[in-house]
Amino acid sequence: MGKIVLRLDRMMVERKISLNDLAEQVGISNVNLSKIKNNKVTAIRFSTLAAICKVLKCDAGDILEYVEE
Amino acid sequence: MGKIVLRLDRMMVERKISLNDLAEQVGISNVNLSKIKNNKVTAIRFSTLAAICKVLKCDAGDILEYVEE
DNA sequence: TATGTTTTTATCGTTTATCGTTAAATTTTA
DNA sequence: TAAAATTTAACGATAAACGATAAAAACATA
Repeated sequence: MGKIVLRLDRMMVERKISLNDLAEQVGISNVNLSKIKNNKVTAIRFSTLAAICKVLKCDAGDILEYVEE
Repeated sequence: MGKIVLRLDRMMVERKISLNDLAEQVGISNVNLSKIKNNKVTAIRFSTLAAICKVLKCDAGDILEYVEE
């Protein structure tokens, strides 16, 4: 079964930003951002996703990906 | 403040599929899919998003978009 | 090796919000 | 008009984000 995967790494490397800094700028805890980054969440609030997109200056598609089986 | 918007319309038109049919194939209620389609939700489960992507044969970025202020 | 920094993992509790169901309202189609 | 499709509303049950804290692991630097 296909699934949605989160890929923050690429944009974080591109923006040269650490997890702690990104978490602070996004406005969520570094613990929670770590979970998001490592696909340990099964859903996401749009407010959180939008905040990430804003800080990373990217689109949702740059972070969320559908990968089929 | 930027936000995430859902755009199912385009792909639904492209795939020529009705809301009721899509809901059934995706495996969620038509009521809930209607909410998703009309941006009446503030979060989404990846299982739901993946199922939509699968049926519509598209990527997450085709459905989710970050639009800034 | 030792020390400090960053990231990840693990619990736990609170809060948010999906999703289903039912029913009603609205819009679309014929 | 009538039927079908879509949207809206209200409610409850359940799933899961998210925060806080602490601990562990990974990483870096000297």
